[in-house]
Amino acid sequence: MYALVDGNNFYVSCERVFRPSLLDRPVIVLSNNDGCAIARSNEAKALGIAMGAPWHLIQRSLPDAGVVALSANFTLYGDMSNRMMAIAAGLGPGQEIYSIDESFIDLSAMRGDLVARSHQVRERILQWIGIPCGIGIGSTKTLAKLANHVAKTADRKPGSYPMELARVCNLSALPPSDLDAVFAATDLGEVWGIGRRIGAQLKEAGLTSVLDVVRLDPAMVRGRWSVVLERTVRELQGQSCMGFEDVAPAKKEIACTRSFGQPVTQLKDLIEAVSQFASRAAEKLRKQGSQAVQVLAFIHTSPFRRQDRQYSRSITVPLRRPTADTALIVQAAVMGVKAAFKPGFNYSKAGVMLLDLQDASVQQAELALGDEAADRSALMATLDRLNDRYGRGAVVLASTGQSDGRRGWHMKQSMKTPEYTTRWADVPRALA
DNA sequence: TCTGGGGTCCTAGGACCC
DNA sequence: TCTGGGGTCCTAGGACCC
Repeated sequence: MYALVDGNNFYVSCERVFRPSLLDRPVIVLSNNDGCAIARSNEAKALGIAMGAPWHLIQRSLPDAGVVALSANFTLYGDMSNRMMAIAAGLGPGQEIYSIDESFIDLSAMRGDLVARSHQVRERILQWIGIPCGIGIGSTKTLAKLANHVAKTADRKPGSYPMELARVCNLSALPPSDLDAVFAATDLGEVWGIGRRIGAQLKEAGLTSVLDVVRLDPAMVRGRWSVVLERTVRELQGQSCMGFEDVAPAKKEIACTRSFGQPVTQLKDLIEAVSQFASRAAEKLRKQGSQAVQVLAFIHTSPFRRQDRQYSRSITVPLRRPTADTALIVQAAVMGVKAAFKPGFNYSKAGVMLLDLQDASVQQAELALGDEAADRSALMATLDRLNDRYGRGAVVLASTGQSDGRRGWHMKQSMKTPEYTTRWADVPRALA
């Protein structure tokens, strides 16, 4: 048995904790560069603002709706997430943190009234952290996800489901006929693992609701679609096919990519950007105790600028030996971007990916490795400690440039809120 | 003017081997 | 007329997730 604890409209809810004036208003949080909506309050959803809708189009189509847009403040969301996860973990013996706002809880050893207990945890998260959550319970992860959808939708849209399923919904406690009614009332596109493409194919085959999908024969699904969809069908039928990942497995690749605030034409700016992305990626790499074998650097123009000639290129640079050394990784990334660069284009985005990651403790040593390597890993550890303590960017490689935040390639974030919980200067003050 | 970032898994097809 | 069988590894691309 699993529970899925999921923060409602998470980024918006984080902002509202520190700005109560945003309650009851249409609020959206924008992607980097203030590009498109990546979180929406219920009021914003009610206005018809779609996930991923470009901000400039929203402004044009809803000039008088009073929509409040905020630049993404991932530092704040990350910290709020940690706090929420710590409380959610109290629901059961095991927790799998699935995303910034969702965690699965293993309930298999739990006795007693799971729904009452879930309501308590939900209330605690709301009171202590200020984030409203929905909790779904089911015998498989896919059913727990579906239950979570029901819990949130019943709360948001009265009449969509029985009210007693609002906020906390335990699908495994429903009698079969009620469960079928819930399945029948839910569009198959809501199922975890059924996306736009497969959803359209299923509908073309005459299916519409979750109930239609639950009644499919898994073997037929495997033949006609894929083993992936077969697993989803089995999970909906109550057969667990997905493991519970108590400890997060190490990442197999690590990326740092950004769109630019404005078009970039000069190689030296691209080198500066890619150096910074490579440094950041190397930091993440060391944090999970891995080393990279290859570094990929890419640059491309904006497909949205139809008037521009388009160009896109990525170069993969092998490293001499697996490493997590910022200097070597930056060097490889710069080599890649130099090889990829062609003058005369308006570049809109660049990025660095670290590939073929392996555990740093498994080393293919070489003769005459020397003291230098040991010194460098100590240097990297010191670099990480300094940046951890004094803030990202406190100590950087010279090739990342004298970033004053006003360079052409930096992103736009014109509506960013303070880092309320992680910077002393930003801590809100309560007036007596 | 203005359209995000970071991942995972699966499959098909090509190259290559004996 | 008739052109094997079985396997691995790699890569690109598609689909999904938040």
